[in-house]
Amino acid sequence: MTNSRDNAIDLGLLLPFQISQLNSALNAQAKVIITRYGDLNLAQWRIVRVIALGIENTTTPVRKATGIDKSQFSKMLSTLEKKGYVVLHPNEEDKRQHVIELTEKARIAHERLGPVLDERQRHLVAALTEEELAVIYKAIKVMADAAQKTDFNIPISEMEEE
Amino acid sequence: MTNSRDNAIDLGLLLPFQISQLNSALNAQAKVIITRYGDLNLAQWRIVRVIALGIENTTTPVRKATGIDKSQFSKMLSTLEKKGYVVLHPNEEDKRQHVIELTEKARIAHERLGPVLDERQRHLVAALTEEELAVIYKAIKVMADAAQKTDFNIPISEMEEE
DNA sequence: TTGAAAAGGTGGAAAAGTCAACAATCAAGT
DNA sequence: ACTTGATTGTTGACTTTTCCACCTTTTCAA
Repeated sequence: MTNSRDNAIDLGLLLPFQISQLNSALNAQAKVIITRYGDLNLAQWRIVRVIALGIENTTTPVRKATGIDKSQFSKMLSTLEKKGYVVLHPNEEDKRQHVIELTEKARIAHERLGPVLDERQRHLVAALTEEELAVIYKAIKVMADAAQKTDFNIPISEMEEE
Repeated sequence: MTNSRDNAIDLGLLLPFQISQLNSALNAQAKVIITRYGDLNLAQWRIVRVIALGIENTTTPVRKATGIDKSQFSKMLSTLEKKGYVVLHPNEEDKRQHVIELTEKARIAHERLGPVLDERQRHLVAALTEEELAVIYKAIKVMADAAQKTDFNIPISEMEEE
């Protein structure tokens, strides 16, 4: 079938590379599913979902929760507004921010797409045990921390061979 | 309305999202390191690396091994050629493809940057055990395969129950 | 051998993401 | 109240990435 689509993953190359490959595959998958069910892109869907699940409903917390750059977040939010998925209200507690309210349209979209993506999530981890999943979550956290460091000074002795 | 999805959020079960975040962090890290050592970007470096390691040396296999989109690969390769990192030779076996040869410049770049990225790799996984790493490699493979499926049609019965 | 289908590569357009400047707002100390 | 510095969001220019339509070459089968 279509498994072993890359020799790259089988070759046991570097971990960041494999994660990048995996991320690409997951992105492509999500994109196909999401666009099949409506006119939202991935970033817009994440915004809708965070609000629909009641996690956050003001701009900055939503932005932080979705992990989207503030510039792009501003653009995505305004297109969401233009498309009629959200209504923006002034936030009395902090007049720089907005309170985001989902419209009926957004709620319907979420009701349709949410279960599909839940099913996808189950499918993704179906072959993994609870213990393995725990390891993965830990590893993600560990590596995300480790990704902050950028100064890897190689000892001179190692660099001499030129 | 409240179902297991809520716990899923609390448990941090949004795996594709976390992988995406992790990938962003790793990409940013790699970008800083690579640009500090030269004028290659991440995709170009990967091409150089696959060839330098002797894994492949013709266009399509290199492209598959690096996992780069064929359009972007074409562009990256031509800029690599312009910058003097590679020389392209016609491939007699398949005249659509090229044989890629690294120049001395590319070899020197690889000698310099390779050890630094190896050090980075060690740093990334320093907090993980061998067993955990094995789990991660397995999980990446499993999920990359699972990411190929895009038809998650929710049975009508399931939609009514929940 | 020839014609259709598949694969490789190219270039342009569109989307996504990045960056810097700016204005409004807030927080906090004076 | 007033100043200072930090946060937030918006905008426009810019770069990078992704997508798609097209052309050439190869492959395969009749």
